[in-house]
Amino acid sequence: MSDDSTDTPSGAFVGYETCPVRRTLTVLNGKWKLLIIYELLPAPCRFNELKRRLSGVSQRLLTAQLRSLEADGIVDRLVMEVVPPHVEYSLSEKGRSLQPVLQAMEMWGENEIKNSPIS
Amino acid sequence: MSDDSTDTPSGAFVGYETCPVRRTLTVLNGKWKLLIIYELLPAPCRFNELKRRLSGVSQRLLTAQLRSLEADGIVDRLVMEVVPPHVEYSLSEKGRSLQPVLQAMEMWGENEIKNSPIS
DNA sequence: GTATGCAGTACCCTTTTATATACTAGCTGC
DNA sequence: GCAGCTAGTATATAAAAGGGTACTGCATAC
Repeated sequence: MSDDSTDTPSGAFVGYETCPVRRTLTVLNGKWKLLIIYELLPAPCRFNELKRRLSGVSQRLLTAQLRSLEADGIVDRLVMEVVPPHVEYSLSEKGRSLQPVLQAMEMWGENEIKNSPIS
Repeated sequence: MSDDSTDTPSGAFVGYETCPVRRTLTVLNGKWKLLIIYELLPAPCRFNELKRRLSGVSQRLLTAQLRSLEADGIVDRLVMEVVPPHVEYSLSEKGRSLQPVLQAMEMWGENEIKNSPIS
C-alpha cells in the first residue's frame, strides 16, 4: 500500500474533495447513517431507544456509525454522568442541514409505496 | 432459518414496505448507485464511459449495480447488436424522479466543500 | 501479427456488515 | 444477595458486499 497523493481515506470516493455529490456520499457512506439522521431529526434520542427504533441494527454497528457521524460533526453526543448512564444523541446544525436530502428521499419513497406496494 | 413474515429481502431494511425513507434506502442500497444515477442524469451513457467517469469502480461491481438498478426499474439498458457491442444505459422516468435527492446532496456537498475544504 | 476497444463473465481475496455472547459499573427492586 | 437497567467494549464467527485482475470474441488500427 503506497502512500501517494492519489490515495483517498477509507470509504471515500475518488474526487470527493471537489465533487459535491461524491463529498456527500463519502460522509453518508454506511448503511445506517441516513436512517440514524432521519430518526434524530424530530428529537434527540438515547442509545437504546435509537437501537429499538432502527430495529435491525446491532449495538456494535450502531456504536460505530454514531462515532463516525460524530467524527464528521453530524451528530452530537451528550454524556450525563449519572447512574444508570444517560447518553443523548442529537443532530448538530450540520446534521440538521441534511434535512432536505431526507425530505427528498421521503417524498420519493412515498410515491414508490403508492405506485408499487409490496404486500 | 425460519421463513416467517418478518423476513426481508437481502439488503432491505425492516419496515421498507411502509416507511418511505427505508423504502428509498433499500432501493439505493449500494455504494455506487446514487453516483451512477448522478452521472446518468444529464445524458445516457455507455458502459465503459460510465466506468471511466466513476473512476474507482470495477467492471464487476458496475455490472452488478447496473443490473440491480435495472431490476428496480431505475435504469434502462439498450443493447444494440453491433460489433463492437454498444450498450447504452439511461434513466427511466422513475430514475429521473430521483433528481431532487441528488440535487439536495449536491447542494449539501457544495456547502461542505466551501466550509471545510480538504486541501 | 500485435494492440486496443467494447461489454461484460469468472475467479479469488479483502472489507464491511451482521449475529451472538460475555463483561463493565453503580443503582433500583425483590 | 441477585437480577435488571444503562451504554457501551471485547471477542469470535459468519455472511454479504466490495474490489482486482484475467479472460472472452469480434472488429478495427497499426
